[in-house]
Amino acid sequence: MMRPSRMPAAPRRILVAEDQADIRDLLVMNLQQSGYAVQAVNDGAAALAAEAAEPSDLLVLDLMMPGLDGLEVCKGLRARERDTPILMLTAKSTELDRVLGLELGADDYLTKPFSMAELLARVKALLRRADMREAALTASASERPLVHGALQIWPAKRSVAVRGAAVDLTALEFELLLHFATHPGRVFSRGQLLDAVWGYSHDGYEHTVTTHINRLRAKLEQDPLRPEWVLTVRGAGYKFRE
Amino acid sequence: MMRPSRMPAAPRRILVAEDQADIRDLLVMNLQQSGYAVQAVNDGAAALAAEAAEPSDLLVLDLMMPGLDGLEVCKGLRARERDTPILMLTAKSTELDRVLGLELGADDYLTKPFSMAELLARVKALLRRADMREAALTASASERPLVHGALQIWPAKRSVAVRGAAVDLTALEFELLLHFATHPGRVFSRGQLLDAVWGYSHDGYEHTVTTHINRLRAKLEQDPLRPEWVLTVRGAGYKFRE
DNA sequence: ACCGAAGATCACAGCCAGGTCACATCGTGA
DNA sequence: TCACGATGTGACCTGGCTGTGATCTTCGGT
Repeated sequence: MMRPSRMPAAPRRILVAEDQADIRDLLVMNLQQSGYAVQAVNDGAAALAAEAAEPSDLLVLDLMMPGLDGLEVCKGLRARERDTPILMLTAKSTELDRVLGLELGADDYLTKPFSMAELLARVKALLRRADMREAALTASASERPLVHGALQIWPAKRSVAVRGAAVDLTALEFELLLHFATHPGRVFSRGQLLDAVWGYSHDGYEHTVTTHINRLRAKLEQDPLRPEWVLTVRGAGYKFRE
Repeated sequence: MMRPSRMPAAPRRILVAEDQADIRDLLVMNLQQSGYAVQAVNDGAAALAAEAAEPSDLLVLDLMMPGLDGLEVCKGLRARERDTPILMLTAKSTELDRVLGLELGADDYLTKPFSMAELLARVKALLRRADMREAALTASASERPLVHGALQIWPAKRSVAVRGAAVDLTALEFELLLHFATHPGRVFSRGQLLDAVWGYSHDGYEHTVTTHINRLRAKLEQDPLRPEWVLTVRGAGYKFRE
């Protein structure tokens, strides 16, 4: 159905966390001018607090900030199961590998100095992507299974089938599988999986993850030595087949 | 989880170019009723002018118009590097081959007479396709590979491809490559690489770096004697091609 | 062309990440 | 209370990665 076009549009909320006042002001000004509702803070702790108080639609985070830096905020936010898009600002390309390598959940990045046009374009793209993903999730997709080859997963029913045969998974196994299946191809370390599936406050041995991966494999895979879906990435963690 | 978005952007803009007033009015009315922001002109020159002034999200063009016809508009638009989706209207099936044969960049066509339902469906499909294409182009950093010539690196997936073929790297090899690829052109001594990739506290022989560089080259380079990406800087260390 | 030094290559052994299994513990429902 | 399944932890095993030594090759200077 076509969307109602006359509804007054509530502006998208953007939170900016940047300790350098000049850059912060520039960001705020330009984003406001583009029609966004902008809130600005100057450190990571304030960013997390602001998000807790009222969530935004997108975050622009400086990587280098006093106290909690951008990556910490990223991590804290993802631990709260929030997948608000995050645009990370890095001062030098030398910091780039921290964003790309650690993969703590930033959706995009810009290295300073950057043009405002570039930033606005990235912001727009991230918001649009988030919209599309959400539309995909809400539009009756909850009843349709996630399908990966001969594996079917019904998130709403919390049921799983392999080659048409129902597989009985425990709560943890299902959460683990769902997390993988909704992020195919992406590598997760054991620590990230503990955060994502067990919960950020959980403190346990990473070896526990290994055990549950194996239990999951034992139920899913025809040949657990040559897994079809949950793949080992030696030295890094696990990933779901694309 | 992401909360429901409140507003899916501004209404999509559609430009209609059609010289027959009755058909034009019918198109405008129906499209507006479906929630689009519609602008109408009655010849090709006006269409190009309107697009130059403010680009639309989709064009509905009559093939046969006085002055510039639909194909000319198509051509003019594509010449300006614009890939706005175009729905072409043709009066007779005999004109159809002009659209199909000349391949001037119309994305879809309808032969008159057509039903409004059909037109609206096509419009919707075209806009959707354009969205998908744009979403694909503006993929987030975590899904976008680092590209250096025929070498692609997906940090989040920890996967690498050379000339389209996947290359299987070990954990260290990948970290090493990623470090290089995020700092192209910069020369690193073996000691610096030990610090950056192995970790500051690591104490080992610098010769170890040499070995791993070679293993990496053996997997990446077509001719390891004349490496394309990981280059030796004699007396200094290694660098990644810019 | 020769020589020394830097780098490339190769082989191999130790070690560690991951797989596997067993068992303890916890929570829940009969 | 007991039984049972789910989950966490420990111990052991295995294969492949990784580090190191030895040797060969290439490069640059004389």
